[in-house]
Amino acid sequence: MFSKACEYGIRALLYVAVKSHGGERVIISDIAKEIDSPVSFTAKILQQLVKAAVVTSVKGPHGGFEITDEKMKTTTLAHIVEIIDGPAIFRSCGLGLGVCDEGTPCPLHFKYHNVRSELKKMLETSTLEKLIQGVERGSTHLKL
Amino acid sequence: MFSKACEYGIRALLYVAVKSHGGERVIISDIAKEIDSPVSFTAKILQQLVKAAVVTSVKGPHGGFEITDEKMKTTTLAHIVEIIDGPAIFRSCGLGLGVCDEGTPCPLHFKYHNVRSELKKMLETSTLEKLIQGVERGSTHLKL
DNA sequence: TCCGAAATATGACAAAAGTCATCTTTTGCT
DNA sequence: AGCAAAAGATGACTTTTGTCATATTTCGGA
Repeated sequence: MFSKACEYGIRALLYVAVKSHGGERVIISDIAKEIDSPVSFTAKILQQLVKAAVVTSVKGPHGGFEITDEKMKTTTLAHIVEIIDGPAIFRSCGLGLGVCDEGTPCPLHFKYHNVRSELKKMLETSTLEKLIQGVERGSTHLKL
Repeated sequence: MFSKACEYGIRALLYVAVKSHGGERVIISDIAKEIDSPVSFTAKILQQLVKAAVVTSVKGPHGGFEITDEKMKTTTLAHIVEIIDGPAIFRSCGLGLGVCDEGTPCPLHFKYHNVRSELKKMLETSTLEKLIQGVERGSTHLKL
């Protein structure tokens, strides 16, 4: 469904959000440990998200990654997925056809539409703020 | 969503089904041309489906691929996807966690569940027989 | 001012997915 | 029996994705 990069990216962001919510910055080695991901790869993904202004980074001693409460509220999974995996997942044909729309549909088009809108709904209604609530309560987890 | 192999596989099968419905066998070069896919790759995928007994092949002159009406009725996209891409899509965690179920869910688990069940519904209710109806009528297409 | 902690940048490497080409086997037809 | 048409099998190659390692930049603090 999503690429590994995207999975790690979402989990990393959620972890950063949890910590930022508690007033702490986190360093990359810590993130990778807590979400069980390869350090360098995770760093690369975070860089993308910094460029896209979803999360902020601070260099030097006591630096690390952090995210504002405002960003947690406004950033949805739809944003993150689009940044990392691109917009194809929201638009592309289920059978891989270049041309596939209401007018010239593939055999799966109309049924696939339902799946996609369910997916869109999930991604657009999931903000970081909402998703970390379970993690903070301990009812959801980010590794294993 | 699906791998290229799976997309080609489904389109190839649909084309074979259309032809078989009209009483004709099709050869691989014809299939590849009509669904706009690479010949050898398509052949490899069809081989998998032959082994899985979804479609039958006949060697030698006037040979080719064919599928029985019975198989068209009973074969769903769920079968095909499972054969080619494996069962992971029906079961794996949206955030890539090894452990993720009702008891120990990831932050996305319950929302993801809806997406997956919509996907399952689509795949399980789509038989080859139903899908080729549009193609035969000319209202849906398999290439471009 | 210098040291060390941190992100950033870059490139090499590995694994998986997708593609291409060639050879082998089977079989109908003459 | 031999030819040709077809699938089947195999391996090499390419591209994409994921991973690792190493240098570079930035900056706080002693």
